[in-house]
Amino acid sequence: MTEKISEAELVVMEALWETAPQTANDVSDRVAADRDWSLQTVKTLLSRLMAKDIIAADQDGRRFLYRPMVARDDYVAGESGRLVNRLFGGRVSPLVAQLAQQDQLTADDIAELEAILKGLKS
Amino acid sequence: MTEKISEAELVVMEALWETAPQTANDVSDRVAADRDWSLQTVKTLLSRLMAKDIIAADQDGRRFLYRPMVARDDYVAGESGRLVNRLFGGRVSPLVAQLAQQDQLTADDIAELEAILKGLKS
DNA sequence: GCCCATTGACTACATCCGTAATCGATGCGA
DNA sequence: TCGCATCGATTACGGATGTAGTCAATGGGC
Repeated sequence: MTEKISEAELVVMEALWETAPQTANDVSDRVAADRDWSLQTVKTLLSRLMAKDIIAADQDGRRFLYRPMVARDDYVAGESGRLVNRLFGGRVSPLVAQLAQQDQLTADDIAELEAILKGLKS
Repeated sequence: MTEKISEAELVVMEALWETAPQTANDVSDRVAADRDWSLQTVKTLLSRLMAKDIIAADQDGRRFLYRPMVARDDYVAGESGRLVNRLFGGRVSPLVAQLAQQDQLTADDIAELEAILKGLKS
């Protein structure tokens, strides 16, 4: 069971999931679009992610190339499942109902959901 | 914009959402099913929730009766929306696709989802 | 009227999190 | 070869969180 990824760490993970491997500087540059962090901050987050075995690093000369050890899909699956369990008693439909009520469902979403359901019934 | 509810605080909130108002003792008893907390711990959590204006208390003799100020639906809506935004770029269908892939969709869910979609298309 | 049980308030303290400065090693340019 | 820029590692520090002990007030039983 993978360790918890904090909010700030997740921003770093997104950068690494987008492209890997990357140096600390690469990550810092990429993250700069979202957050106004110093390079040091990004390095600390990378260290913590390493300590949690969520990413790994390969030496390249005197720097490191960082890469995720956890697939984004796996993480997303875990978080989604956790939410559904925590707040909806494990049932998915109340979640969708909830989102529908918030008008979070686009026309595209609706079409895709229908396709998903059709696929499941076969 | 409501303040953040921590994991432990959420357990207390669930108890209060289930029945309200309740005394600290009531909440503690109810929470005992899930967590092995001392009464003091529950009281601290109640205090913090009060400080965040997430619950309120009415005096009843020398004790307080606590009640939620935030509806469960509102909280759940916020969390669901946040998840969808953070992990799925605001799109709902990839979330459902994800859950479907994890076999988290029961037959009932599928039927209910179809009903929801049907309702939306009208 | 007095003591005790109960209650909320205050305090405590370790850990995690966000954010960063500083340190020590090291390779590159002059 | 020597200083500087660069890199990761270590340390820092305030705020949030999880968990709980202790204190002061107070109301009820005797």
